[in-house]
Amino acid sequence: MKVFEELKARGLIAQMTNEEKIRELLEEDKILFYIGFDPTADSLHVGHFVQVMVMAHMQRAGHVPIALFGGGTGMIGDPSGKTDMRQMMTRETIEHNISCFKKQMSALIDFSDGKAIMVNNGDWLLNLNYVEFLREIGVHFSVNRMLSFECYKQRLERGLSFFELNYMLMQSYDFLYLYRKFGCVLELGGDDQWSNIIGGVELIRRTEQKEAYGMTFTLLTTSEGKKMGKTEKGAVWLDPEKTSPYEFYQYWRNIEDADVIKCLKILTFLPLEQIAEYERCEGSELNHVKEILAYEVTKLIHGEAAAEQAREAARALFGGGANTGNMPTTQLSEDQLTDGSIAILDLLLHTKMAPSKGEARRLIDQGGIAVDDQKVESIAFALSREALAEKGYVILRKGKKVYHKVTL
RNA sequence: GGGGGAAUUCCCGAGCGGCCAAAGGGGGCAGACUGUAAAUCUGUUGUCAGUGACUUCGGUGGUUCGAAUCCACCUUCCCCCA
Repeated sequence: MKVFEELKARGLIAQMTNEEKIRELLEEDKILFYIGFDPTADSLHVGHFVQVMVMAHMQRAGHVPIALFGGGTGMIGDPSGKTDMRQMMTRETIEHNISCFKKQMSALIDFSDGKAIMVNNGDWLLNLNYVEFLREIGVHFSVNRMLSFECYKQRLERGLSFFELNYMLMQSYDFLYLYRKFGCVLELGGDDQWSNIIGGVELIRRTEQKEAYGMTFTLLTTSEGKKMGKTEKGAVWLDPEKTSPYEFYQYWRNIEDADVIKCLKILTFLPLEQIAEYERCEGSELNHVKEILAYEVTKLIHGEAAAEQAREAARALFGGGANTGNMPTTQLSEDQLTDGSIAILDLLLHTKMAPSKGEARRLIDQGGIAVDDQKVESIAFALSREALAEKGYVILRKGKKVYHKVTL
C-alpha cells in the first residue's frame, strides 16, 4: 500500500490543502516535508508521538522528514486552541528541551545519512530585524482574516496579546524559509495547526508564486472527545523517567473499548489487515486486543525488552499476584520500626500510597488496602519484622491496580 | 486615562457576621458489578488527633465577643468608555 493510502486508511489524515496533488506528490515523488515541535517540556508526550509516527511512515516510503524544533517559536508560544496564555520559557530551558526531544525522536526516525534533517528555527528567527520582517512577511497577513480563525476563537473571549498573534507569522515564515533552503514543499502537523499551516502555504504562494502543501493529522482523542494521553497526574510522557514503561503500558492497557482499534491504527505499525482481524472482536475479546496494543506501543517507545517486562509484570500482577522485579519498592530501615513493627498508616504514608493519614485511614476503612493479598481490616494493623523477613518482602496493594513492594 | 465588576477548598461554583472545613456539580480515590474497559450504584474527598484541635476562602491591616461574609489599602483579572 502506498503511503498516502496507508495514512488515510489508518485514519491519520484530518485536512489537506489539495488532496489530489498531495497524493501524487507522495506516491510518485520523493519529497522533503516538515513537522514542527515546540519545546514546551523536557520530554515528548503522546500527542507528539502521533506526529512522529507519521514522520516514520513517510520516511519508510522514502520521503525525507525535517524535524523542526521551535527554539524561536518556543519563545512565544502557540495560542491556537489554547485557553490560557502560555508560560514564557527561558532560552536555556528551550535548549535543554530540544536536546531531550532529539534523543527521543531518534528512536523512531533514522537521522543517518541525510535520511532526515533536524533544524532549529531559533537559528533564523531569533536574529530577525523587526522592520524588515514586517515589510517582507507582515504585509502578507490580514489581521481581519486572522481574527476570524477558529483557533483564536477562545482567545478572543479571554484575551489574545499582540505578542502571541505573531506566532502565526513566525511559523509561516519557517515554512517559507525551509522552502527556500531545502525545497521543502509540505508541512504536516496536528489538526490544531491547520491555520498556521495555511499561513505558510499562502505566504509561499504570495512571495514565491509557488504552490506548497499542508496536511494535518487527527488529534488523538478518546471516543468522548477528550484529549488522549492525559492522566490525573498529567501527560503520559515518552521519557521513562517521567512515565515508567510499566505505567506507559498500563495506560494503553486500560484504554476504553471504543478507542482500541483507532489506537492500533495510529500508534502501531501493525499491518492494517491484522488490525482488521482485531476489529471483529467483541466484548471481552477486546481485552486481549488491548494487551497487544499496549505491548506494541510500549515496544516502539521503550524497546522490546521493556515492553516484555511490562507485559510480564502486568500478567503476573493481574493473573495471580506473583511478585515482579520492577514494582515500585520501598526499603524500610530499622529505625522506622517501633517495637519491631510499623503501623499500616505510617507505612502507607511512607510508601506514598496515601498522601495523608486521613486518606490512609479512609482507604483501610473502605477495604481498599491489602498486604500480601490479605485485606487489612483495621487501622490498628501493624506490619511486623517477622512478616517482612519471611520472604524478604511484602506486597502492598491499593485498590486493584496499585502495587508496592516493601522490603527491610 | 475614566467608570464598573470579580478573586472561595484540585476545577467550576454557592455562601444571611456566629449553626462554615464551607451547598451543589465535576474530577479524584475506594467498594459493588465486570473484561485491568465503559456505564451504573454506594462511600469518601483540608491536616493532625477518634466526640476535639489546628490551618484554609487573592494579600496586608482594621471593626467586632466573633468575619469567607463589614471597612481601608494593595495585587491580579475581566468588562464598558477613551
